[in-house]
Amino acid sequence: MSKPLPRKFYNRPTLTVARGLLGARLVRILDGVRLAGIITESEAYVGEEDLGCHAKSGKTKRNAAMYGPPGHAYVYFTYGNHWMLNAVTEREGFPAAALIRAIEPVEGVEIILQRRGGRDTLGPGKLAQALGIDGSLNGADLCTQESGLWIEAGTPVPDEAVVTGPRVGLYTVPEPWKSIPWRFRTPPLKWEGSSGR
DNA sequence: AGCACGATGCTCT
DNA sequence: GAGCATCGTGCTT
Repeated sequence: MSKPLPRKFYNRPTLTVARGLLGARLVRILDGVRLAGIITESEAYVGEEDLGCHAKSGKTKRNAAMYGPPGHAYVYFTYGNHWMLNAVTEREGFPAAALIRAIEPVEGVEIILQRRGGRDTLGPGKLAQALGIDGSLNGADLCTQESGLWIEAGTPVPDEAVVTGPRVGLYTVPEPWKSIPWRFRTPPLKWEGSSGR
């Protein structure tokens, strides 16, 4: 069983971290049970200049965690029902984070599926619900095991297996931020054909 | 298999 | 009081 990724992993450019999270293992201890999934999709949100980033209007109570030290969780609520999990990146004082958008369950799969009512975990709100992640974990340290939430090294993903594209859901964000390819994913194993997601 | 739309509540202006 | 870094349902092809 391996250890949480060190803080220096997160203290790097956000694009590097978001790319590096692919293939890593997101671990959650819920009711004493270990649940885990391989990260298959992430996005980068980088600084106040990035008009797609929550920090675009400066520091607020909501986005404060992004201004904190790297390697902590930034968890926020949106659309009335959904919690989003981000890993804070870069140096303290610079607001940036990598949004974890999707996992492929590998440990505690039955519990995860049960929590999801048999539905998939592709999508940031879905994976948060599957792993019992909510606002109480905002600011949690991902570099220790105390909070019951951390990320471990996994199987490296080669560059040719990584697909990039524009970030999802930024309907009202101006260009170039709307289309900049800061989304990273490893396509599901069943990629072609009809029974994907 | 794809699109449209309503739900739902918290945060910021 | 508006605007969401979304999801699930229900209706259309």
